[in-house]
Amino acid sequence: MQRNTKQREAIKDVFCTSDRPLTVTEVRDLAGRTVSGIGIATVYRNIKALADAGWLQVIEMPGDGPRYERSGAAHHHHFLCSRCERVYNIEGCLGGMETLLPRGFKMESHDLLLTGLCANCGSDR
Amino acid sequence: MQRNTKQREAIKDVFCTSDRPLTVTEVRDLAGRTVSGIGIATVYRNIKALADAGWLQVIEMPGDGPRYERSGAAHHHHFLCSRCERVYNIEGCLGGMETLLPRGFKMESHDLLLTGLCANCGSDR
DNA sequence: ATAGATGCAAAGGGTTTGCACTTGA
DNA sequence: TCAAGTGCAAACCCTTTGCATCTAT
Repeated sequence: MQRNTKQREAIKDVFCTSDRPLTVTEVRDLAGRTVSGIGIATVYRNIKALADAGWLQVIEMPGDGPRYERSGAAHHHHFLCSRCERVYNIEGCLGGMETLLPRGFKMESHDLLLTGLCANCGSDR
Repeated sequence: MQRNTKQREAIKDVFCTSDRPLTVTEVRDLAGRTVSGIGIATVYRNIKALADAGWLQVIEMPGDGPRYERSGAAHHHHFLCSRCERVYNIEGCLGGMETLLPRGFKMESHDLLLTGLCANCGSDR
């Protein structure tokens, strides 16, 4: 990651502009508006490089490909809309998860995913 | 699913015997002890059929393939051991998730995944 | 000038599907 | 008997990799 190419700039810009985690395909489509013909391999390579560099954070999704978002946000969880498949960030967190642990188990981290309808999809039903 | 083949029996037996959710590969290996040479396609097809029939429940894992377990258990969550990669069931649940929802969002379900070291992996460190 | 970055196409890895053979009822 | 079920191999989909070309420095 030593050079500033227009492809990399476009990809970073996509993340800076987005308010929610994005899939590889979403990144490709959005970056493609700026740099038409951007290769999918380039998107994968840059996302990987940005994640390795700590610029991006990976959000592994159950039963779906990972999403990526800019690092640095406070601890938060995610909401998956069952209709539009978009993932939204959710502020805040619940405590007391450790009380659920069986004896002898040690918790390192936790992930909470809420599923349902987002404001957009819920309103036009 | 009209016939009882030895392959299907072996696969169902694996789930009845296990106390934790299993991956496709785990099922294949375990069922293979009874029916050696069982085809991976057969395992996939039976798991899919059993899940469609409601006999199995699918547990989508973030960043990893799905696990499967017998249906009928009470609402529970899962614990992924970061060392042995096994998934364990966790009793109980926390309430109050709805309070985290942004305005206009409707929650249909929630998933909680705890990660850490299981009793086995934590003790021999 | 020259090594990093890109785009294409081929290679991987895991899952699904087509098809001929096997087998349960 | 004979269609459901199986095993194999090919097809698929998504992601990664090899390589020639392009380009930021």
